[in-house]
Amino acid sequence: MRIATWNVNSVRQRIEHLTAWLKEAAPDVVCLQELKCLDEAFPRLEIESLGYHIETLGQKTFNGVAILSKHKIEDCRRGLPHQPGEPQSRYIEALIAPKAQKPIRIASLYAPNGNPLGTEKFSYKLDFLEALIAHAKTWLQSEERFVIAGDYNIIPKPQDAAHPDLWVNDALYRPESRAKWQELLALGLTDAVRATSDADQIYTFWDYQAGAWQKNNGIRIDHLLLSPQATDGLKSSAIDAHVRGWEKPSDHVPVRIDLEF
DNA sequence: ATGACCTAACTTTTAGGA
Repeated sequence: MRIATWNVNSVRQRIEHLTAWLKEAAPDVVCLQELKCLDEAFPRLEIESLGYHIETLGQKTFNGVAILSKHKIEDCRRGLPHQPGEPQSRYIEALIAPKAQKPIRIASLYAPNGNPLGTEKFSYKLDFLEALIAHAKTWLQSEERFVIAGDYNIIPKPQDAAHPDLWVNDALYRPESRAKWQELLALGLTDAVRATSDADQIYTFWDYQAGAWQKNNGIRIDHLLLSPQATDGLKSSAIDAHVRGWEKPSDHVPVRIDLEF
């Protein structure tokens, strides 16, 4: 089973990229972030015609997450339990039920950016991640296969940035943010990309500004975290970085894994 | 050269992103 995550930075702006990439990568399940549109404006037909079921949690202008699946979607839930603050569309989860396989729980996550430091935005980021940790704990008790995939807005290690020194005062790289990431790993979750590669220069985001893509000035902030039962089936991971070179791209690229049980 | 992006919106400027 191929599972992917992609922050598309407006699904309506990116629909042609999305359909082209779906045909090319042929994922079974896709977690999307930053839809930037309401549910009724989501381009369902273009995606359904490629054989996908769709569940969305949209929002006008900002945020918005979705799950696409070639397999039947059961028991979809919107919002993170105990998510802090005003409702923001940053989390959707679904039980995916492939034929002749155990079901797998998959969540699409868009964690807050958290900048600037010293504001309620940074504390909101940390509170949101705390709610995610609590939710992961309850999921772990089920001892089921699950994947939490999305834009975590966390650079886990210096190795995950081309110029880590430039990020020291940024919410994506602050020790408080990275400590939340470490807490998730300490629960027993596996960073699928790092579990399959210790290579440098594995990035998922390149800023639009200052020729970041051309200079390969990237960061790795889009992640798939796997439960122990899902990790048992982890075969490989890939980052479709070439998509960043397409005309009018998202600033993030798709990240995907293959599971085999 | 001290710049250089992109998106959505009650658009001619702003907020948010990272």
